[in-house]
Amino acid sequence: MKPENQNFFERVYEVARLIPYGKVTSYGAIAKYLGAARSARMVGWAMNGAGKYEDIAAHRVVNRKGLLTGKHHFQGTNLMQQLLESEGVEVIDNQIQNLEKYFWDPSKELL
DNA sequence: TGGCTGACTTTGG
DNA sequence: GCCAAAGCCAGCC
Repeated sequence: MKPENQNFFERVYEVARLIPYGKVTSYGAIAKYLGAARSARMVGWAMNGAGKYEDIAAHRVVNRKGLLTGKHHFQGTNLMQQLLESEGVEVIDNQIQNLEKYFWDPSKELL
């Protein structure tokens, strides 16, 4: 179910909450799921305000390369990486290893 | 109201 | 296969 009534940001947060434990996804995937594939950057922008919400796992969202581009926005320097590693995701040098293995596409999983 | 910015993506060289 | 540039949309100044 897609909460169309909510704003773009709200939708992004909703999807971010739906990301399973130990899984990651890309901004583009979320944007695509929201019907705004061209607004991938906006997804990241939306996540900028997601840090206020504990329910939202912004650290599970990375770019399509699997690179933790948003880690710089986290409190700690390597907080994002540690969080992912805590969930069983192998992260080396700010980049997720075996991205295909951990990748989670909302447009396919949630369908 | 208009213009700049950005945690991206895609395409071209 | 890797580097550089353009595009796109929504929020903010």
